[in-house]
Parts: sequence; structure tokens; C-alpha cells
Amino acid sequence: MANESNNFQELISHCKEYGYIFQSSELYDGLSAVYDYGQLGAQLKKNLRDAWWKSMTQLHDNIVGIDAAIFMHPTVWKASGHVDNFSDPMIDNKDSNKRYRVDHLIEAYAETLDETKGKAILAEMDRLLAADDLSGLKQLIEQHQIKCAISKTCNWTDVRQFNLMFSTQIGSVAEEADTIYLRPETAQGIFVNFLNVQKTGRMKIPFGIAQTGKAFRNEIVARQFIFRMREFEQMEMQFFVRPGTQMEWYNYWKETRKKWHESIGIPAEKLRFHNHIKLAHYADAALDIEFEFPFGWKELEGIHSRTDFDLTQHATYSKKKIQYFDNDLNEEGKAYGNYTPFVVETSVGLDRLFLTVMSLAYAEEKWTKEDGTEDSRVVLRIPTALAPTKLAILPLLKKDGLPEIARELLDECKPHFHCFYEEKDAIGKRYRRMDAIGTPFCVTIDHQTKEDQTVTIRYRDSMLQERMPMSKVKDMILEKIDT
RNA sequence: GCGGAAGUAGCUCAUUUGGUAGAGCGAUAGCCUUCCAAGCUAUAGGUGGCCGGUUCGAGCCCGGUCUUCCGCUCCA
Repeated sequence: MANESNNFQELISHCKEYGYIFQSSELYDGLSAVYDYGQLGAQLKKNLRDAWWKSMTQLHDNIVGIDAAIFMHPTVWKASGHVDNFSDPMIDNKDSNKRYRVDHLIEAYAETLDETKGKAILAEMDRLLAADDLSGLKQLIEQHQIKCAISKTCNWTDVRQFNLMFSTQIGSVAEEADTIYLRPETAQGIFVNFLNVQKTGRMKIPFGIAQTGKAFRNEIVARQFIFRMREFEQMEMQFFVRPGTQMEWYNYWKETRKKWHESIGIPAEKLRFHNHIKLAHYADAALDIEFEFPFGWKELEGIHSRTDFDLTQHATYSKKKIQYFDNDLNEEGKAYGNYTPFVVETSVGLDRLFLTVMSLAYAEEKWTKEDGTEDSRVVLRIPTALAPTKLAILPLLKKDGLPEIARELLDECKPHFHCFYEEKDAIGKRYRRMDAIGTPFCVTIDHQTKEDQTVTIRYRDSMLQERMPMSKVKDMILEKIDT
């Protein structure tokens, strides 16, 4: 375990050293739990996003993609339950270090009292909560000597308000401005556009709406590199189904999504399902697809059966009808008619997927060369289809016309995939640099190229090399990317 | 948030009663090189995370703060 932690440390260092991930605002000592993607990280992230987008929208003819705004009407978050469930006064017991939601703590205490006294204290709590009187809540707890269940002491911190949604103002005059939130999940942008997409796209149930984009959560503790960040990117698909069929689709997407992760190169044994026992307020079934990260099994993607909770809530709050008329015939030969669709959600963290790919790819290798000396390298075995740079073009020498030939190959290939050109330093050094950033193919141009138009291609994973006609390089790589 | 550890050049580190910072690798420019990093020359990079205190003098001692990692906690 200690060893694995060390590897994780090295992966983090490697990400920074080779331009994959930088800490946000590092120049100013950084901003906690916020990260920037560098020149290679941005490309890898885009490749992952593109792969997901293609698998969802292009390969499913009943799924379409949208791109909703990050800002949404404040009532959206009341309807979704985020305003109520995402901002709670909390209190910590200093002896047990256990944190409680203040209302849960007081309610539990009230239950131990007789009815009159219990109601009185709950009424007082409600009054204080409504008034946002945090110090009053603490007084109430101390006054009644409410104790921590673990430490049995009354040694409490101050009551603090934890709001997991970031807020800001819309409108340029601060006093008149409305508070709006940065979305804590992308899903609501899909729900509020359900009718727009269904009608304009003439979508028939079952169908899905996919979206990628940033979401924001003011996490109390956000750690483990890019695993839990305050600003992160989700790739979500909400699948709308006929009520009663949700478990069938839940199981379908559970399997489909796990297979997709395997298809991009994640070994099956590194993935597992984890069923939720305690369900969120909106769900009737939920599970995580977990990946074995260097720091343990953790959620990579969530599959949730969200029932009709969200659409019903938005119908209530907006006072608009959000229903679907289903012309398909049921067993009795009648149309299913009007109903509020049920929703099965697949939601994967793009940053977590990025970390998954990087942690699988990172390897430190040592071997003994033919002459008996030790050699080593650090290599990112990123699957070819995902690698930020596909091909490095390396003239063996920077003279004798070799760079000119190399440039010809570069010009031929660069419209099709990302290439890197380098003529400095010994060839072995250049190979090592390409290994470190995960470039799957290197091509060198030497004097023989001038005679027979062949080049040496060197493979990242095997370190083997072979000669091939320069004219076939582009198509060979295109073929490898496609598979 | 609590507890622990850490922060010196891009990276890895050194500077051992406090006396105004060095090395290797890397980078850049050039030379040399016909296939797996470490041949030669030159150059550039640090207000020692930041702020303050003690001191004649602080990278080193003290306080605060920021950031990161680990363990708890949290993660609808």
C-alpha cells in the first residue's frame, strides 16, 4: 500500500512535469482542489470526451447531445432539491471529531423527550433555522446539554453553514441582483430542456439526452489530486423511459457503461459495481461503477434510476405540464397515453476517467541490456486511440536533407492526427521523451530513407522497431487509432 | 474540519550549535553523433511557499498563513 501511494505521488509529479496537469494559480501558491489541464492533458481530456460523446450520440440513434448553460434560473435548484439538501448547518464534536447536521442532532434529541418538550425544542429549532441564527442553534444545543453519541460530551464547535453550491449574482447592480448558483450537476440542464429536445427532435421514448460540461461543488474536503475537485467536468446521459421499465433500462445501462470503460482499455478486473444501500432522495435504485484507483476502489461513474422525480418537480415549480404522449400500444391494444417519463441516468466524471487512464498508463520500467548494464524508462502506456500525440517524427540527424524529408511526412500526417517533430538530441533520448508523454509511435528518417523511401517505426509499448515504406505510415496509424 | 508529514532551481536533493545558497539531472544555443536518456562547449533559472517576530545577522529558531500528501471526517 505504501508502495502504491508512492507510485501515486510519482504519477502526480509526472503529470506536472510533462504538461498534463498543473495546479490552478500555482503562481500564487495555488487554489485548493482546483487544477488546470496542460498542453497534453487538455488533448487527452478532449480525446476522452470525444470518445464518450461519439459512443453516446453517434452510436445510439436515440440519443442526442446538448450543451446547456452553467447558469440556470434559481428555482431550478429549489425544484431539484439542491437548495434544501445542499446547504445545511453543521456542528462538530471536538472530542470525537464527528460532524453532525444540526437539525439531525436536535431531532434525535427531541425524540428522547416527552411529546410536549420535544415539540417545543423542534419549534425553537425551526425558528432559528429559518432566521439563519447559527449562534442561537449552538446555544440551543448547549442549553439542553445535547451530547455526541460517540464521545458523550458536549464539547462542540460553532455551528457553521455549509453550502455546497457556489453562488454569485446576476445583474450588474449588486443590491438589486438575484443570487444564482453555479450548477452542482449538469443533469438539471437536461431535465429543463426535456420538452424542447423531445418536441424539436421528434424524439420517441425511450430516448436519451447527453451532455458534457463543468459542474461546481464547494466541497468541505476536496482531495486526492483531481479525484475530487471543486470544479469538475461531468459526462451525463439522461435516458427517458416508460414508467415501469426503468429497472430493465437501469440494468441495460449498467452493463453497457461498464463495457464501454473496458472498450477504452480499462481492464475488467479493475472495475466493479457497488450498489447504493442508502438512496438519494430522487432515486429508486443506484450504483457506482468503481475503479481501483491507486488509493483504493472509488466511484468512476454513477448509474441512477431517478424515477420521475426531477420532471415532476420541475412541472410543479414551473406550473407547466411536462409529459409525453406515448402512441405505442400496450398489451390491451390501447395507447400508453400521457405520462411523466422515468429517468435512468449515467454520470461519469471526466476528470476521474482521466485519472483512471493515467494511473493505468503510468509505468516505471527497468531491464538489463545486452551488454549487462541497467536501463530504465518511465512510460505512459496510454491506449493509442486516446494518446494526445500519436506520432513523433524524428530525423536521425539534422543535416544531409533528413529534416526536409521528415517535414514532408509531417505535412502529410498532421491533418489526420496530432504529430510531434523533433530533431534535437540523440535518438534514444528522443524516444525516452516520447515514452514519458505516451506517444505510441516514433518514426525516424535516416540516409536509407533517401534511397528507398523507407523509415524506421518504433513502438512505444514493445520498444521494437521495424522498417516500412514512408508512404504507408499515415494509413497504418489511422488504422490503429480507429480500432 | 481534526490529527500527522512536507514545501530550497523545471525535477531529485545538499547546505549538521543561525553568518547573506550548491550539485546532479533537466532546459536553451551550438558542436559531435547512423537507432533506445547520461560525449564536448556555453548560457539561462532561486527575494529559500508567503507574511510577520526574535537576532548585529534567519533557508535554519518562533508565530501565523497558503498549498500538497497521509489517516479520520465529509462527499444528497
